[in-house]
Amino acid sequence: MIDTKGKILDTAERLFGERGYGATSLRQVIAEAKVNIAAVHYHFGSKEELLDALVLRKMGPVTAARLALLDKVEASGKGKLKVEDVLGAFLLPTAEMAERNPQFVTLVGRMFAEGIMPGIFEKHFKSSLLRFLSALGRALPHLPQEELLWRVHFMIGAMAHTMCGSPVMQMIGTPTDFETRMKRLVEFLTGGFRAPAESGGK
Amino acid sequence: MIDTKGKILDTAERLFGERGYGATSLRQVIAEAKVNIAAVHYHFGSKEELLDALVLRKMGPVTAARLALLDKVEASGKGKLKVEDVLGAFLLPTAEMAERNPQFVTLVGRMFAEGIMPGIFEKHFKSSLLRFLSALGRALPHLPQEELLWRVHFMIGAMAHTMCGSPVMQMIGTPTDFETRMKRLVEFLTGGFRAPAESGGK
DNA sequence: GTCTATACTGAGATAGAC
DNA sequence: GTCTATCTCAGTATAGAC
Repeated sequence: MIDTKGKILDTAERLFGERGYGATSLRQVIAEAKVNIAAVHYHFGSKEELLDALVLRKMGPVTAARLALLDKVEASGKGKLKVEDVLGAFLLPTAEMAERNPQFVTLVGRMFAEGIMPGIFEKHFKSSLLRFLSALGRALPHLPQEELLWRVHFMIGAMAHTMCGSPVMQMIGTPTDFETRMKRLVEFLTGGFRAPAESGGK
Repeated sequence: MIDTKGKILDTAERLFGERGYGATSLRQVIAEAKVNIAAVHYHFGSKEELLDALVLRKMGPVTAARLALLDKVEASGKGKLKVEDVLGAFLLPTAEMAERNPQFVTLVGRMFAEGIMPGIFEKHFKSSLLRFLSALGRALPHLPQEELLWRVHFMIGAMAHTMCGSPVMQMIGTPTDFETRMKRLVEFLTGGFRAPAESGGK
């Protein structure tokens, strides 16, 4: 068969998103993709590297959209960056992905939450995150760097948990659409980033 | 051997905490505990139920401390609940556990993040969370219920991510002690909960 | 270069002897 | 209560066919 590699990627993306990475076996993937088990290791090397290839393919556009939005925000403000605009540039592009590919959003959220692979973070998320860190620092010049870092850390946690499902979400009756969810998150985080910092006074 | 069950519990708690639940095999546990593999299934039924027994044993005191603190906050304020006090009652008791048993904190954080088991959430976390939800509602009477639920959801994500390690934490140079970390989180979340709610207007 | 068949190790689970 | 033996199913590795 010609496009073995593509079939593995498509099927794995769907199944990892639906059931989670850990809960999906390569044998389930190859059964649905109708390829041989050894093809996975020939094309990708391992289950983890298959995940890496998946993330590479889908995160690229999201990262690009994030950075483009950030550029726009930085250009229009004339040196006066607003926290909510920076946060929006970071969080809202995931909503577009969520419409076309909801399982992938779940997968990404779960990856951050599970802390699955430091390597994947390093390769596909770190550099863009650093740009947002810098922008947030300019939007909140009074905030000590260490405090800022911790708040970004809190943000990642809230974002990841919101992207994937969770038992707490079951308690929320109305199934809010993803974009509204992200807007609520931006409001919440804006309040958090603007909060006075006392504990870390040093 | 007499205390097979206790030896399994102790060893599993240590290994699950150090390496994570998924990454620890029952065979590693029984090797260190020096018991037979079948004993695990005799006493607990499955790996998941072993985790459940573990959480039951250690979360009990934390939940009790949380609720006691909440009682105190509710009693002292005379009907004027402050958000930061309610959040503190929820988050600070984990710091005490973290001192004596840091791996267990990591494990709990990871459980929330991974969404490992809805059943465990239901049994060991839900009822106390509902009490805090009610207290937060009274501290923020103007906030629509749905908005409150989402904000609690964001809080859980930030908390879980902060309890377990994460690649983002590596970027933060200073290894902040757990209590300071939780105090920072309370400040951040207080700002978030107090933020004006616009998107969910309906 | 691609893919298949097959085998290896280690996981969780279970039946049944003691 | 405990242990042996065994089952099924993971992820992985390799030899060799096209």
